[in-house]
Order: sequence, then C-alpha cells, then structure tokens
Amino acid sequence: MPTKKKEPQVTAAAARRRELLDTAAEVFAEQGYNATTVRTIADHAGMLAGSLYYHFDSKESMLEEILRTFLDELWAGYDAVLESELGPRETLEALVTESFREIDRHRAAVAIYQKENRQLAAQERFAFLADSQRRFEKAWLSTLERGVAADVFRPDLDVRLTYRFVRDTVWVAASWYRPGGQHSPEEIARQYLSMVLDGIAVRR
Amino acid sequence: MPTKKKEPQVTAAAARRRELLDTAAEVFAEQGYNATTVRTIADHAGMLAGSLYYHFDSKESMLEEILRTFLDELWAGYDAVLESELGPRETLEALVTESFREIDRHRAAVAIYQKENRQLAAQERFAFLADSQRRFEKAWLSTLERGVAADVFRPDLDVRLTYRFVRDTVWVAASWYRPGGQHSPEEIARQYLSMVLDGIAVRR
Amino acid sequence: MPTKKKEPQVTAAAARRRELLDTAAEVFAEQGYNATTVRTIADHAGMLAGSLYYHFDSKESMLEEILRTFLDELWAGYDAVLESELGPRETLEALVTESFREIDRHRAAVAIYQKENRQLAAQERFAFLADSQRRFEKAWLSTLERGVAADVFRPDLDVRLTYRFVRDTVWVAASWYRPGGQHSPEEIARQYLSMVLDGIAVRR
Amino acid sequence: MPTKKKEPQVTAAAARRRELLDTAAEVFAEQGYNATTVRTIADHAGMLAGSLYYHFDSKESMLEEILRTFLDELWAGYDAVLESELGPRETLEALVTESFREIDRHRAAVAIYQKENRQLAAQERFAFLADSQRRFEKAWLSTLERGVAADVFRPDLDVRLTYRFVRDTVWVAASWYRPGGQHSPEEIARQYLSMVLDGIAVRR
DNA sequence: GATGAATGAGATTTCATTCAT
DNA sequence: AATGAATGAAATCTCATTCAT
Repeated sequence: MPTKKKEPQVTAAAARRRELLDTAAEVFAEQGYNATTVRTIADHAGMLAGSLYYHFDSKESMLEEILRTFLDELWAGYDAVLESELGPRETLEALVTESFREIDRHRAAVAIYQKENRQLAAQERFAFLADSQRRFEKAWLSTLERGVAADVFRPDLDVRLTYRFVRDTVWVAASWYRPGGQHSPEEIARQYLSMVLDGIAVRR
Repeated sequence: MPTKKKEPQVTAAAARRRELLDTAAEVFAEQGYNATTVRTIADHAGMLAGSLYYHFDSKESMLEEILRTFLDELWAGYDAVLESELGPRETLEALVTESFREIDRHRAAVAIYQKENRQLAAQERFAFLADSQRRFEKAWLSTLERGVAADVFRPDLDVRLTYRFVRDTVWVAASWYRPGGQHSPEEIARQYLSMVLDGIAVRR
Repeated sequence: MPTKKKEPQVTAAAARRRELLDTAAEVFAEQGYNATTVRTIADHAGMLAGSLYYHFDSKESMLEEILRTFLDELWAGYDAVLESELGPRETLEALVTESFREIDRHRAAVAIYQKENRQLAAQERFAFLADSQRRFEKAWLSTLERGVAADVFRPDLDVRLTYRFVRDTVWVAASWYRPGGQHSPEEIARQYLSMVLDGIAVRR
Repeated sequence: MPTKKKEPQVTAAAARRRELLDTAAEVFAEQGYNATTVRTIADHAGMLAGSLYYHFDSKESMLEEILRTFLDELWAGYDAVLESELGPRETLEALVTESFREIDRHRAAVAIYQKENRQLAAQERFAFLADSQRRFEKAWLSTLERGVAADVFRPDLDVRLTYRFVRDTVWVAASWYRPGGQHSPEEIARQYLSMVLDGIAVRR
C-alpha cells in the first residue's frame, strides 16, 4: 500500500473541511447568510472564529464552496436524466424526483440557494449561479415545450408561467422539508407530481 | 376640534412616512433586510441616514410597520372572503385571487415576508407574523378539508402537503412578479388556479 | 454673497480632513505605516477609530491622500524650477533648495515616502509613486548630464551613481530634520550644496 | 570531550540557523519587518510557519539576531580601523570603505537597520542599536573634528550636519546596492569618497 | 425636517505563537 | 525537524444610532 503517511492526511483534511462546510451550511440555512457570524459557525464547530481561517479564506468562500458542491451534484443528477432522452412527461417526473432527492441530500444548501440566489448572482464571484439558472431554465422550458408539442401537456397554459410554477413549487419545499421525516423524497415527489400533473380537483 | 391647518400637515407627514416606507420596502426586498444598510435606504430616499431617525425609531421598526401594514390589508381581504361563506372550491379560488391582488399591491412587502418570515417570527416583536401564519394555515387547511369532505377535492390528497403546495405555489410568485407587467393579478390567478385545480397534464 | 450656508461647510469639512491627514501623517512617520493602528491615529485626533471612517474609506486611502498631496506640491515646485531653464548648476541648486523646502513643509509625508516607497510602488493603487520617481530620475539625470557637457560637473563621475548620491542624501534628511529648528531649509540647502558641490576636504 | 558525531551536527544546525536567518533578512529587507509575516519567511524557507519555532523563539528574536550579527561584524571592522590610528582623512576613507564592504556582505541587514532603526531603538530589547549608534556618532564626529583641527577638512563645516551628510550618504546606498553588480564595494567607496571629499563641481 | 459628525458595539480577518503527533 | 491544526489577541472596517445645529 503506497504512502501510508500522506494519504490519510489528505483524506482527513478533506473530511474536516466537509464537516465544517456542513456545519456552516446548517447555520446559514437557519439564520441567513448575512445574519450568521463566523463566530456562530465556529461555535457550532467547537472552535474559535479565527481558526476557521486555517481552512477557508473567508466567510464568502465557504458560501461559494457550499453552493458549488451542491450545484455540481445537482447537475450530475440532472444531466443523467436529460441524457437518457425520455419522453417529456417522464423527463418532468424524473427531474422533479431528482430535485427532491437533492433537497433531501443538500437541504441546507438548497435553502441557502433559495434565499440568497438573487443577491449573489449579481456578484462576479457567484456568476456560476446565474449560469446554472440559465441551464436550468433551458432544460425545463424545453421539456415543457416538447410536452405541449407532443400533446402531453396542456396547450392553453403560458409556458413560462408554468415553468416558474413548477420550478418554485418544488424548490421552496426545501424551506419546510426535514430529511428523515415520515415521507421519503420519492414519496413527496410522487405526491407533488400527482398534484402538478393532474390537479387537486376531483375529475368529473 | 382640530384646526383646519393641522389636518393637511398630519396627512402630509403620514404621506411622507408612507413614501419612505415604500422606499425602504423596495430596498429590503431587493437586497434582503440584513444586507440593507440604513444609509442605502436614505440614499434612495434622497436624504442622509441620520435623517430617517426623525421619522422612525429604528431600522427594525420600519420593517415592522411594512409587514404590519401588509398583513392588515391581507387579512382585510381574506376575512371578507372567509366571511362570505362560499363553497370550498370557490373559497380557494377567491383566496388565491385575493393573494395575487396583494402581491400586486404589496410586492415588496410580500417578498420581504417570504424571505425573512422564518427568522423574524422567533422574535417577540414579530410574534404577529407567527399569529398570522397560524390563522393562515387554519383558513387554508379547513378549506381544503371541507373540499375533500364535499368531494370537490381529490380524496387521496395529503392535506398538509397540499396546503404547503398551494401556499408556496401562490406566494413564491412575489419573487418574480412585477406589477404593471403583461398579466394582471386576476389573469395570473386564473392560470395558477387552472394548474392547481386541473393539473398541467392533458386530460384523457 | 452667495450661499451663506454651503460654503463654510465645504471649507470646514476640507479643513477637518486636512487636520486628520496631518495627524495621521505624523503618526505614520513616527511609527511606520504598518505599525500604526487606526486606533492610534484616532487617539491622536481625539476620536474613536470607527469615526475616522466617516472621513476616509480606509487607512490606505489616508496614506494615498497624504502622499499624493505631497507629490503634487513637490512637482509644482520642481516644475517651476525646470521651466525657468537655468543653467545646470543653478538648476541643481534650485532643485536641492526646493527639496529642503518641501521637507520643511511636508516632513512627515517625506519620511513616510522614504520608508514605504519601495513596497508601495508595487501596488496598482500607488503606481503614481513609480511615475513620480521616473520623472524625478529624468529631471536629475538630465541636469547632471547637461552639467557634465557644459564642463560644470566633473566628467570622471558615474552619473547614475552621482544621481543616487545627491538624491538620497537630500531626502534622508527628512529623517532627522525638525521644522522650526535653528537652521532654515534654505540654510541647510546652502550647506548641503556647499558639501555636494565642493566637497568637505580643504582645497589645495 | 565531545564525541566525533556531535560536532558536525552542531555545525549543521548552526548552518541551518544561519540559512534561515539569511532568508528572513532578505524578506524583512524586501517587505519591511512589520509587513513580513512568519508564514512568508517559512514559505521562502520551504517549511511551514510553525516549524520556524523549532529554531527560533519568535519573529522578534530572528530580527534581533540578524541585527546583532551584522553590528558585531561591522564593529570588528570599524574597531580595526580606529585602532590603527590613521590620520583623519585616512580614517574617513577607511571607515567609508569598510562601510561599503559591510553593505556588500550584509545588504539585507543594513537595509533593515536603515528602515527599522528608529522604531526599534526605543525598545529595551534593541537597546544595543542605540548604543551602537552612539559609538558610531562618536567615532565619526571625532574623526571630522580631528580633520578640521588638522586643517584637512574645511573649517567652515557644521560638524554635526556634515556627520549626518556623510553617514546618510554612505548607508542609503544599501537601498539600491545589489551585491555582484558591476561595481565592487571598493570601487563604489572610491567614487563616493571622491564626491564627498572633493565635491561634484569642476575645480577652477 | 434635515445635516454632519461622531459613537460604540460588533463583524470579519490577520497573524504570531503553541502543541500534539 | 517538521507538520497540521488550533488559539487568542488585536487589527481593520461596518453600521445602526445619537445629537447639536
């Protein structure tokens, strides 16, 4: 087994980093990014505020890494869906399900994203948020349009409005969803999809 | 009995106050409450930071007044709907429509409410937010339950999940809605209701 | 008389600014820029550290303004000399005399300049220091070269070395010169010039 | 009696120490003592900041050792000159030449000394700097006075002013001198002496 | 009503130093 | 000898708030 000394250190350092980022994400989600002080994060991590700077450049760089990590994983999931070339309805179902899975895995990051996205995207450093949002919009809009063309989705709806409706509806769930609750992400996705696709009114 | 001279002054002062609150609300909505400095508000109002304290006690009291004003009007509208004792579907339609009207009238306040609600509600001073939310939940839940009982809404719905679904669906619109755009609030309400009630899938 | 209100405020504000910069310059010169805390400056100015930020953006911007103000005045003096097209020896005498006058007027700024110039010039923000130094070198070198060509200065000296010799010799004086002492700047200049031009050895 | 194995280790350790001090001196000279972080020194030495503390007590103790080493060597040279009881002009020539040799050997230390001397001398720990400066002044002043008395230096000189002139003239060279350049220290000394003794003007 | 200057508390960040491994 | 992680003190800077004018 090679380099018995170096390997575990790299891993341990990365693990610590991840640990601290998870802590930070939790606090950011709970109190809001601006309202969170680095001292609070450090308290939660059981260290002093200054010690965080051994691991990270700044409070902002923590935020950046949290969001990047989340978006990277999100897009890994989305891309897998998009590349499998399903029909529009199945694509929508798969995207919604994938979204709830991401909320399950990255609840804090999603909550932060939801709250801070608008302000952050204006900053150079967080341009990747705007990029992601554009790709996001393209993926959803084209799915909806394909669905209308294929007579799978109702043609009488404003597609952009529908896009916003579905998008926001799914993601705000991060603000109340608690992982490990009674519903699995797949179960919630199923119920959401049922409402979104067929409505809540009784069919006559 | 007040002199004829006093009246217009009081009104003028109240109007100025309202003007400043509108400005503040706009900035809070745009940048987030915490990220907004009193100086920024003052800049937008064409005065210096210190001058705001002639009109208001504190930054927080501005926030409070903005939210109270909004919720007062919201509940005036909601109460009118609830007191007219419509059927469950009609109640839901009326509540949704009323909500979009409020978004139209108080876009900034709604956006602030959406973003800051969670953190604020924990504070004594903003207990009225939690109260409102409880009343809100009660009104919606009972409407949905009445609807299920009356066989107007699907019986297989998880009512709490549906409540969150409808609530989020409506209010998130504040994050992208711009008053004076191409859709009137009533038009948007109609489309949202169509999606919520009948779904986006084509009926077979 | 126009605007009885605005005028004096502008002047008063500018005067205060100057006052604070003079204080800061004194402390920077005394303790070194890096070793000086804004608290120390504020103490000397009789205010709290945070209050300085009402007048200035940052500690660095104070330093910048101190150095710019000094160099602007220095160049006003130098340019007047250079434009009067004196002979090389008279030019050198005038430049040295002008330099001692500047040391007299801006002792602190000169001392700061001497100590921090090298490090600062590397920064974008302080590029004007490097610019100034280039003009400086050109002015002195050409004067010396003219002098050699006109058989006024010794031809057997390395001109660049001589330039450094004269330049540094004059400016380091700022580190010990105290305005209001027994020698006027003109008197010191006269004695320095006597040494620089004719040497300290007895002529045989 | 030490074992044969101990000796080379002691020497190796001392060599490492010297190496690190040279590195530190270089960085101090380049960036200024206060602006230099322990991390920067460690970077230049290819180790981590904490590791320096195996070799040295503190950043300040590194500075002290650098300056002490330099001054010890300087005084060894100066004392040799002073003890050989030369005439005043020859003494001055020898001291200047010795000074340029020290600049050549200890450029970084000289530059640090020049920049930090004033602030450091006030500290108890660096009292030796003030001591050295007093001896220095005495040596130079007496040489100049002997020279004036012996009709070797001009009688119209302000001796203190001349002392500062010569002192500054010599030592500032450390700010631009680069060892291994085109001029040897002896050559530079010769030219400086020529200027100081006979002036830069052509003799008529 | 509004300005200009200041306060004071607290936030982020830096950095010399320590110490277990 | 050196590393990696942390400490803790202090530095710069921000900002809501106050108050004399």
